[in-house]
Amino acid sequence: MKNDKQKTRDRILDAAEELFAQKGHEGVSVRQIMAKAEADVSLAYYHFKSKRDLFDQVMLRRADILNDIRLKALEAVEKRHPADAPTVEEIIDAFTHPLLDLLAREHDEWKYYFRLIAQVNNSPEWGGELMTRYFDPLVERFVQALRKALPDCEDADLFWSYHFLSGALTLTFAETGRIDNLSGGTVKSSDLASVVERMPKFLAAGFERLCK
Amino acid sequence: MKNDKQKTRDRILDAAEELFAQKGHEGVSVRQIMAKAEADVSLAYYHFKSKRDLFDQVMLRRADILNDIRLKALEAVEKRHPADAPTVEEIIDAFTHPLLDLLAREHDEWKYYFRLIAQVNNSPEWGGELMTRYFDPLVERFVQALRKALPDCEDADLFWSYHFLSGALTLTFAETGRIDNLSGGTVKSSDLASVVERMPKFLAAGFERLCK
DNA sequence: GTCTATAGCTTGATAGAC
DNA sequence: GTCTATCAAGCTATAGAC
Repeated sequence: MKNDKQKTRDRILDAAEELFAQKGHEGVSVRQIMAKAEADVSLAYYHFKSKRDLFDQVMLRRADILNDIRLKALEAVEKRHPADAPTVEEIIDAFTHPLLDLLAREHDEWKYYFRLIAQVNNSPEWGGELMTRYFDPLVERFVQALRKALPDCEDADLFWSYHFLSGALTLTFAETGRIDNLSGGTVKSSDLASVVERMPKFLAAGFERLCK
Repeated sequence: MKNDKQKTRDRILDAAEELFAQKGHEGVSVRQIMAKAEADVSLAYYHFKSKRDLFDQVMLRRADILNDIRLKALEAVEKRHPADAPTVEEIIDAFTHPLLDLLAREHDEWKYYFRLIAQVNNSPEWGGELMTRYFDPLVERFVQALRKALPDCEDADLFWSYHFLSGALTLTFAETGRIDNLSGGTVKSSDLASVVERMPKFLAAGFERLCK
């Protein structure tokens, strides 16, 4: 039935997401994915054109949802400022906080996706193309808002600032555990609530210093 | 002769470094590496125990050099401040500027290494363990210096701030080209001189805002 | 939609001559 | 130190029965 088809397809996507996030696109075989999905190998090629197509669908599946939530968060902030512009910190919070909310509400569904994004963003092979395709239309909207909040900021400063934000954000949601080791346990990379509270403050200060 | 042995070994390491940086550990075969190194496949296993051992040696080869240069840069800054503590911006500059200097002096030798580090740092599989092993002894030294510059800063704020720094820095040196697309060409990810001038200012502002 | 079976190729790694 | 030859395993992908 149609329902079963959808279920199998989703199970494949779930399994692929988790394994791709852990080992990268080339680090995982279709066989491993289908073993985790508890389905036959050939079904991968019934539901998807190729391994690469499966990878793209994993990336795509949650991108639209995420873009939508972030856009709504930005619009909500702008609505609270009908006369003036929102602050830099408020805008960055609208960009980062939705990720935490998704994790809080549907942890296992989003955890691996964010790890995957971190790897893609930092890969010379995928980073430029895929991140641009899936996320940059929304990012341009946020850059516009930031430009309004920092009217005297030069474009080069603005874009480099966003670039720093992007690096900090994706590493944070990669949850590699490195900071746990470095801090001797005082900080936990899984404690995303405590970092999402700090990130907008940290990054807003950077934007403001660079843009004046 | 001994000289030739060294040369072959280095050629293998060079080829491996470039390919690992582009496609990741699992994205490259030993055969591809040896083809680029213009040597026989079996020589990989004469010089290295396994593919994984080759990967580790690639990571290790430049880590010591880099740690040494960064330490010297930090000591030079501290020497300029015999009475007081260096500023946060000066300390961060000592951490980031050496990477740019290495690229300026020996571009092709370091370019791929930095891309590799970016991927390793953001990988759940390697990030926690490898970065800790190769770099954290030096990073602890820098965190000490930062703590002295920000005596009222709580440890959690200090470590999260370093974490943001780490994400921004590694993404920058990954040179994925994403920011080129996003900015419509006004910013180039290969123009590292312009970013190294901005990064310490941006990040220092973040540390200072978070730590008071 | 799901299965079996398999083609055709590449992989990491080694044995052994020179 | 460098070569040829090869193994056993795993890989992506497809054909065809049901």
